[in-house]
Amino acid sequence: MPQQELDRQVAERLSSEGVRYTVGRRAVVEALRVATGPQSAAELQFAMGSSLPLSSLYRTLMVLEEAGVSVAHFSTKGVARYEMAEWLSGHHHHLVCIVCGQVEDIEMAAGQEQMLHQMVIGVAGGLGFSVAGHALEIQGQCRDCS
Amino acid sequence: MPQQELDRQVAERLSSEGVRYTVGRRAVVEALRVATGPQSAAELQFAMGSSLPLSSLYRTLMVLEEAGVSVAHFSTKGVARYEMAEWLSGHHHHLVCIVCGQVEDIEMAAGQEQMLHQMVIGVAGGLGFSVAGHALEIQGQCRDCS
DNA sequence: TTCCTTGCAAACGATTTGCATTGGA
DNA sequence: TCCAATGCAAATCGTTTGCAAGGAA
Repeated sequence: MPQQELDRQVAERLSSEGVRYTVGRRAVVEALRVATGPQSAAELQFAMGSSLPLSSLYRTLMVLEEAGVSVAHFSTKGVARYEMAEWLSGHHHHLVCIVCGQVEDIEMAAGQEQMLHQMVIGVAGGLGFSVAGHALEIQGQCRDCS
Repeated sequence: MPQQELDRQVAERLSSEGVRYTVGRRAVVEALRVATGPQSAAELQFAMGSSLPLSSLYRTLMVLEEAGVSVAHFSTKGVARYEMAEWLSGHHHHLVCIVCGQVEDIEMAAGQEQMLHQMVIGVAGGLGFSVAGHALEIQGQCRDCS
């Protein structure tokens, strides 16, 4: 999604939550937008020039998450990683490097995604488990670490 | 895998690592064996009667992981969850309850697993990413939380 | 003025580590 | 005897929170 459009959507969401879309929050949203995969708080802070204090950053991430703008992932040891919610970034999965820990977004062809979804429904349905979503994590070594 | 056989395998692995298979470590392995999904350190400690100090438990889990006997997962916010490695427990995936955080093991039919594997190889191969494994996490509400 | 937002410092909670003690081969 | 294993307490690290100051409506 282009910056302008995304910004508008986020502004609307935050407004409907009764919170402001401040300069600091815009900076975090922009950092999330340009990222090629979920980012840790430290990585986001660095990407923004280390200006925003971590406490403010975490608070912003919490506000964004409550507004449904961002989501947190915990696949990597100990550190949370944040990214735009899928209604803003599109549905995708993750390549996780087992050497350096970097996480990269990856999209699957619609047909495959469809198949995967059927699989998920089929396997969970019989267990009284109501499916809300799925996440496929592919583990291996990234180009740099091979 | 039956307890006896698993115990033998673990004993062999630890022995080849030059570490002992002590009473405390056996207790942790047994707690992991009977679990129906990855357990947090606190859950394991409770399952074992709260006798083993957390520091020892964490050290044991580290030893087991280094020996390839157990693995750690971080899908839930803040807490690590541990389970037997797949060569001991069999390949499986996880149902994660987005309400209570509980994680349950789930196995897929061989055919579906095969399909999934092909999907993974296909999607990651073109990116210079060498695949070591995959993990499908199904998010939703468990029977108790629906 | 009235809240929302921010920054700093302190608090928290899960996990790790230092160190002295215990225990198995 | 000797070194791995253990328990306790203290340290670490990512994340959260209390509180007073700053800012927009």
